[in-house]
Amino acid sequence: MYALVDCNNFYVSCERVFAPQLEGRPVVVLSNNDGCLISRSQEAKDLGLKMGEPYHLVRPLLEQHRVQVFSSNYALYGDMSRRVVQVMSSFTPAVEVYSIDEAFLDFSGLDWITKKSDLLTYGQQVRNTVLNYTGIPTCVGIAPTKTLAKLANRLAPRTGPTRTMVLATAADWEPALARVPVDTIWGVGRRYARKLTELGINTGLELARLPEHWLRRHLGGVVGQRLWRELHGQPCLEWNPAEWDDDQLQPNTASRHSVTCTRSFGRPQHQETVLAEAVATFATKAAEKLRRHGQAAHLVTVILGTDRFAPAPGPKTHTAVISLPTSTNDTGMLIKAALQGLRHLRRAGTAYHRAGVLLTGLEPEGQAQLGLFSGSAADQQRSQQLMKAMDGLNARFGRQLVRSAAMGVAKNVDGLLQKPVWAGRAAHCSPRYTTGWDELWQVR
DNA sequence: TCTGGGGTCCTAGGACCC
DNA sequence: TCTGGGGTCCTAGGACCC
Repeated sequence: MYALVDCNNFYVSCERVFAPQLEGRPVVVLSNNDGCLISRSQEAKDLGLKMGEPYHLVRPLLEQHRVQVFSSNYALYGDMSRRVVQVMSSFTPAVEVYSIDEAFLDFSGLDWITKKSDLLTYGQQVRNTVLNYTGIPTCVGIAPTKTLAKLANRLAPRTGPTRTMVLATAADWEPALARVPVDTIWGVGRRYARKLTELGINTGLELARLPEHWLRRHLGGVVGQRLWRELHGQPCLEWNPAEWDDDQLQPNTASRHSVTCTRSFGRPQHQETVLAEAVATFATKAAEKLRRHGQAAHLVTVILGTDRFAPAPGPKTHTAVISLPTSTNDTGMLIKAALQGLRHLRRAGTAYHRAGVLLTGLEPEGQAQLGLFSGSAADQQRSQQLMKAMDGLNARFGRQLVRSAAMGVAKNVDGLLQKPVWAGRAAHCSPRYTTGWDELWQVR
């Protein structure tokens, strides 16, 4: 049995933990660059505000109803997420963090749980403990597969103390599937939903009753086949390929395959120096991520994006791939490659709305072969020590205290670091209550 | 002029998720 | 004027090799 624990409206919940007066009031959190709505309190949903709606379109409505608006504060949300996971880990050692606000708990090792009512009680305990220790409300859905656990979570009561739903047998989940539109099923997105409704398949149960081979044929090959099995209570999102050797139903991937850092600019940029500083900054952040995961990259892709919403035809993103002579996670080498890609890519006079750096061809660090172009073993060791020192200082004294010159000079105005000219908008950001020394929550 | 088959690697694109 | 970012997986098709 799996439990899916979902922190509903997680970003709003994080803001409310430190601003309890916002309880019961409409609150929204905006995406990067204050672009669109990515988290809404129930009160905000009740006003008709939709997920992903552009901020500039709903601004009058927000002001009219005095909706509290926040720019996104990932330092805060990431830290709160870590605390929530920590609490959940006390209920089972098998916690799979699925996203910043969701985790699957595997209950199969807990053999004292025998009855459906035990599952319900245990799920409620998870919810109550997370709430008491972190202030973050959650809903819990429990079922034999991840896909059905998602469904159970969705159908869990949104109010009251319980907020847990168990779908233990087909007698539980079939009526549940019959109640939900097909596009609420995990794995059925916009395109598939349209395809299905055109064929008269409107509910989850109608989808589940189609033959397995139909899903394989029409819903993305093995992806559709897995979905069918999951809807019939057969867990297969973590199949071991050895057990299914008649078919390749499970790719065997242990670690991530790419790392990216991309941002929209506050306003379009065309100057080479500005773009270079932005790209160097993204390369730096991506390199840090790489080192945190103990990985190194072979390929650096630079991304420049023009206006995504421009009516003119043609591609809106342009990429250049730089192949490294050896895999690395050295910030300096990655910046150098990224800037080389930028020079290839940039067209003078074009205004770019966003840029980014994508690192692929990943492998565990320390596996680089010494070769003609890769420098000596001593060089590599020196680089690793330098990166370690830099990460240590930045972790201790704040991000980017130690930085590459290519990122540009941080201008110091009245003791405050000035934002780079390409920085996105973030007009409504709350303090980093839990992670910034100078922004800690104050109790008066 | 006729001209196989299998394997691998890479890329682009489409679909999905949060 | 203003529309996020970071991932995943799968498939098809081309290049290349033997």
